Amino acid sequence: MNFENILKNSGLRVTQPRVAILKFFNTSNRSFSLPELEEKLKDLMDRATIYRNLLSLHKNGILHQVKDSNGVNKYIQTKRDVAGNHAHFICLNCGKLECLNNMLISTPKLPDGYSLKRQEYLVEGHCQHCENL
Amino acid sequence: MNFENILKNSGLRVTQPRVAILKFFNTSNRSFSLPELEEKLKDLMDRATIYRNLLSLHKNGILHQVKDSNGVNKYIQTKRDVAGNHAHFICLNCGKLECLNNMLISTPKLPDGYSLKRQEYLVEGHCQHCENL
DNA sequence: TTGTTTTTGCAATACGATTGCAAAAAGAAT
DNA sequence: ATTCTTTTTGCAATCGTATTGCAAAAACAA
Repeated sequence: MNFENILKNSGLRVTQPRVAILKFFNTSNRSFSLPELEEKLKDLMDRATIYRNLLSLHKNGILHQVKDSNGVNKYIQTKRDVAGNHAHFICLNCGKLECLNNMLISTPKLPDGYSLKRQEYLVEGHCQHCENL
Repeated sequence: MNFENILKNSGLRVTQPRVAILKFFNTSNRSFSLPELEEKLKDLMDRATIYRNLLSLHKNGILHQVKDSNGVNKYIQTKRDVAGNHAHFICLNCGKLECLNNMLISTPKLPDGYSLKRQEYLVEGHCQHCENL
């Protein structure tokens, strides 16, 4: 599936910026924050364009969004083989983001009368590569 | 234990702002962000004073700090009966923050060679009171 | 090719977090 | 009580990420 079809399938128009963003994520296997993407893509498009496209790509399930421990949003390509609630690992050094598929999160047991809206289990540390530097 | 002794036991000087902050948290059982505290305490002290005291009170274990899903830090009195890694619940409506003692977090199993630095399990929803509004 | 809708670029702004620095306050020493 | 030293405070400025209004440009449908 090419980038154009990915966008069309989500009902998004095929624009240069969008294709460039998809292409960028496709050639990288780590996560990026908006400021990082600004730096990488500043010659191709405006910050607001990146920002709004990250939103729409995320809303359409094309990008995965996770907040790191500084509260900064990190984006990465959604892997198709990941489903359900799972924990996320972010490397504090290189920004690598991994879905910890072996850590499926069970529905938390809340006190009586409480309702659950969302949950996020974030794990931070160093990935193998950065641990051995 | 009075506020003065709490501070002295941590090696912190007893200042008007600190006592006022402790008193404020003591009369409330929910969490507050820095902006919320600014609003509540603006007649008593400066924003920077609140900010720096939240840091030191947190560093000394007197306040508990948790980021909500917007990446905003929330502070609440540390409960003495809570230990170890546990999940946190934040009410999206009233800001109530609870430590979910029944959800102890086991050490995550990371891929080989990975190191663990910190983890945070955040659960958001509505508490009983707000669910019934 | 024209008309309609969405998207982009630019600039401005929101908002929480954070800091430098001089004055004030706290605590120790006398 | 007074002086000295260290910590804390208040004020104002700044940082960093996120977010928005609006007119021009691009995408798509007719």
